Amino acid sequence: MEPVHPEFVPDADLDRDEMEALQCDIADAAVFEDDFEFDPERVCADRETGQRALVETDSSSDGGPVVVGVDQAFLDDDRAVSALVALQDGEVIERAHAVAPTEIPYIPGLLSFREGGAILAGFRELSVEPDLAFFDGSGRIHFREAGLATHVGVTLDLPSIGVAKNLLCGRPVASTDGLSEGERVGIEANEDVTAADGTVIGHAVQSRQYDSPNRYINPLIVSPGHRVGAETAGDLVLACSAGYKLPEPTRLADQYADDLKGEIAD
DNA sequence: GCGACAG
DNA sequence: ATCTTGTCGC
Repeated sequence: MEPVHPEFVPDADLDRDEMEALQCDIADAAVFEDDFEFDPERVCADRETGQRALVETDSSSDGGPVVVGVDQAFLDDDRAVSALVALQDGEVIERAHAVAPTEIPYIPGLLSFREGGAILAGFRELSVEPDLAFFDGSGRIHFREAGLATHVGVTLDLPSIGVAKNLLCGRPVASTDGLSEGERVGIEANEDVTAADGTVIGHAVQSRQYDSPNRYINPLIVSPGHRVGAETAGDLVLACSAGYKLPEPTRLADQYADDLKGEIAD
């Protein structure tokens, strides 16, 4: 698929100020509430739950929503590999990838300008029309409410969700320690975020947890990218989780990215 | 100057 | 993100 908003395509040649200004425009264009056509109840992690959903909804003629997981790996020479894995009813239906140079270094808050090019190139290679995308990083949980998931989601006008392993900014409304599987804690805007103080911009989501041992798994940091509300974003991530910390689309994209890195290793 | 920060 | 063996625990 191609960008719907060419003016938002990340340009690594911009000044820092210009990048930040573009992010503000993107945040204005972003929709942080549910605004999609697919049935969220039909988004699933694996074939088993997928088949169950098919039976329960009795809508087996058409396929469920197509969810694509996106991740990147880096080559030793300033090039990034984007890996996309598309799933439908819990099964992989397509994989796509692209390689692109990383023009700038990693700068907290400007991640999309480093990895966005490779990601959009990857989407260009994807032939199926996705209903939803999971990105590795933040969406609305960002200084200017325009993290990687929001930037790419708005540019493609594709419903998207940011799935990060660490918190970039904002403040948890309660302790995020000791959460049980399936639980979540809101992340609200503070002085570091452009949103009004107290606005819930995402959640710490416990997608997986050990039963009781003295071992512990940290929660995922989930936030709306585009056309998905904070609560629904958490619901969808949990719906796509299948016994691993990362939701299936993201986990498989991670794997695919690693494979590609090894194969392309010129 | 100090602190803080996705991948 | 990336460099990497063993190791703890179910």
